[in-house]
Amino acid sequence: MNPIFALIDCNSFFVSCEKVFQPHLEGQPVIVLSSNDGCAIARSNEAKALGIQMGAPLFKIQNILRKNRVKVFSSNFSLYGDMSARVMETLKTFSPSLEVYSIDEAFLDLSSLREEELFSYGSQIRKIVKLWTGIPVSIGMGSTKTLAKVANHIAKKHPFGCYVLTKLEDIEEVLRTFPLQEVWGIGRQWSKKLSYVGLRTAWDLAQADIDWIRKTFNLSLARTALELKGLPCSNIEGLVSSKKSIISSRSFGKSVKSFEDLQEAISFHASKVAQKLRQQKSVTALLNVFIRTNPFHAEGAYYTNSCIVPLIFPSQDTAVLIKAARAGLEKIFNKGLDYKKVGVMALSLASEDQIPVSIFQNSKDLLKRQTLLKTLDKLNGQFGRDSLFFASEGVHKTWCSKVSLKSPSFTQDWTQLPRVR
DNA sequence: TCTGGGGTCCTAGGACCC
DNA sequence: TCTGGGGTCCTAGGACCC
Repeated sequence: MNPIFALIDCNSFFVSCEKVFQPHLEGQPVIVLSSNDGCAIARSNEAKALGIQMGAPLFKIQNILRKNRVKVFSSNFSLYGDMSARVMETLKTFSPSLEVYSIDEAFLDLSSLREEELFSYGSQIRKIVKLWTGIPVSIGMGSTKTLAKVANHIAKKHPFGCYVLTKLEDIEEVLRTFPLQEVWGIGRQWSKKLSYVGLRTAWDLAQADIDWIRKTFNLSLARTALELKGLPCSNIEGLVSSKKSIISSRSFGKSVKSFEDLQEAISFHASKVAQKLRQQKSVTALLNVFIRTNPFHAEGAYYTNSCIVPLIFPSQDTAVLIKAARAGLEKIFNKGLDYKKVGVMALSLASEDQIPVSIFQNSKDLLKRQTLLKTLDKLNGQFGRDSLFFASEGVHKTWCSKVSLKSPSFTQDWTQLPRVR
């Protein structure tokens, strides 16, 4: 039985999510902005056709937006997360083996199908996903994940939205004109290096000697080359592995000078990190607190600094993390600068039940804290996040990011359900 | 004026151990 | 006085992904 991987990728995912609840957007140029309304991170086909690039800063494309009446949205990540879950649930019905690769992509194992069945099965998946969730997807299939990714590129431009890349002659034809930079795992820097030694297309890499690649470059690239040859080096990873590090960070809407505001923001991020730790049942032993000024500003030197704060006992307690993060901030804060971004990172994670209780900790107190935090999470789950928070996170949060054009919480708030007239 | 956030993996080099 | 090889662990930094 030959392995067959399918890569299902949602088309212009964030934009498609907005369209599901606002059907009048169909056929119009639409973009979704990154947080802080910084740049375009999702574009409808109509917006792409206007020349709006992925990651284009908002202020550079204002003219195009105005002239063409492009509909612009701030990102609404809780909506996208919800829609993503619906798509993944639907995909599960098509194969017992599903790997959720990102918010808008998943691999399916379709090895049990006969080659001649693949295309119609793919078309069926597209149809059902669209019917059940409203989200359009493209599907690429190949004997390795990397080839499935290549096939997906083609599917995106294909009228049927599904492309099967399994025949040897098709693979050669496609790879011969497929730029290396588009290959999964090879970015700008690598493709530049590879072009120095004469490798420019995916076919070039697939033909190269594996040992030479391994010795001259590295193992990852050798794996990619093998996958392009049709030899799988990676399988479907069904289990959701827990994160090895957790970050919360955000740019400020306006730059921030005051230590007190930074303290609030750092506390806010520490609290978010603690919440995520509890969600995946982990504890952290090490925090990294970082702050920086605006790297794009010409005047004033760019300042960025970070500080590692070890915790005495591994923890997932909001109060413990806030205290540690604030201590870190004190060490790296430089008075008089305009800060643009801060964040907190949790490293050295471990499972919460792997941690022995230290003899220096009072187990009664620990239990009390756990109950308190559980209650906090429960209430926030019930009444919406940030219904209940630590005072040190700040009440007014004047340093908050800009979010001016967010769509309603269609799927999370009864009062914001879409109305049908 | 205005440029995202959250991850993973790999490698090199240093410290330390036997 | 001189001399070795192999291993682990940690960290920083680079590159990549969506």
